[in-house]
Amino acid sequence: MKSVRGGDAGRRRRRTTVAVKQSLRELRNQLSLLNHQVSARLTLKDVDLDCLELIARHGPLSPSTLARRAGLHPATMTGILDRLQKGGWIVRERNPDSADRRAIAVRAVRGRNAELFRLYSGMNTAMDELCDGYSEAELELIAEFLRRATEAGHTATADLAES
Amino acid sequence: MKSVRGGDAGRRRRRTTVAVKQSLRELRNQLSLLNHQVSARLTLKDVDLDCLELIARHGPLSPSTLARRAGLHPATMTGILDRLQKGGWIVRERNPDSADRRAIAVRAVRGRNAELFRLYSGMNTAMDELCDGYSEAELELIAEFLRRATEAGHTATADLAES
DNA sequence: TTCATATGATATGCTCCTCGTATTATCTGA
DNA sequence: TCAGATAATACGAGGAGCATATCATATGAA
Repeated sequence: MKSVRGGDAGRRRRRTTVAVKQSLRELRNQLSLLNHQVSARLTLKDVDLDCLELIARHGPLSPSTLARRAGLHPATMTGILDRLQKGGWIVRERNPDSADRRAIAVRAVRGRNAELFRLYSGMNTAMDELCDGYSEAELELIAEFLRRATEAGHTATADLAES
Repeated sequence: MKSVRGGDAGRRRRRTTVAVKQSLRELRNQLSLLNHQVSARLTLKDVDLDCLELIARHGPLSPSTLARRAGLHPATMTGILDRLQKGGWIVRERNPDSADRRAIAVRAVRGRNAELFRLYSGMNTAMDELCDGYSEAELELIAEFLRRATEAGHTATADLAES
């Protein structure tokens, strides 16, 4: 709460905050465009890659959990997983000693990552170069900001979904 | 180039860089999920909202230019613009004194913004509170980082699209 | 236990979207 | 002047998303 009502410093601060939010929206849009190109190369849909990332990041998940997280219909998730499985990006596993024998675990296939990595290599090296221009402390500040913004996005999405 | 090969500082720095990139991917994904919820509320497709943002940000554009920017087929753009126009989010205008009389200018409708703003209000206030925790200098550092990352994404996308 | 109900995953069918191609109008250059 | 390129859109084929149905399994109450 450092802004001062009506003061010059407060006005400038608000402008900067707006700039941050706008840059964030534009960045999201641009990264989605990048995702779109990568998806097209793999003959996948954009949403397929989104789900693959969720699976890779948050471990083995059930289709229904995944559908809830992605805000999609369970039947839609079946189609998405079919495409990902056909492409060899994921496997569906029945866990015999699971508490619920109806449940299925979806797991990302290691070894296909190199292929993905190659498509993202342009962005990856550009980001490495960009990060090179910042100090360690600055990078940690940025990473923390990104994490908190993600958390804010998560909350906002959940609020919107359930209301 | 501040990293030192093999040194402890270099290792830590690489870890932080990786953390930044990973946070960025996760943030993109989460913000796309938010976009998905907002789109659903407006009975629009995710890509419609993406295009609307491009139109609003980069002024009046022709459908073909927009299609190229979004990496979509021109015929697909016609469908997107039909939906956006039917919803009253954009207008198609023929400019009589334009150099090219085939060209059409697509313009975002002012006045619908409040509606959009309301759907994003949760995220918006959360971002305001998040930004409140940073100094003016820190915010400017973050904004600049986001802009450069966007630029990097733009280049990487273009490279991928034309190769 | 026994049964009603809920839930997980998927199959089916309908609607709508995307994209290749064709069409029409217009521009550009030889 | 006219052949070819380009802008926007129409049209049709193939496919995606979702509501619903289906089947197996789980859960809770009597």
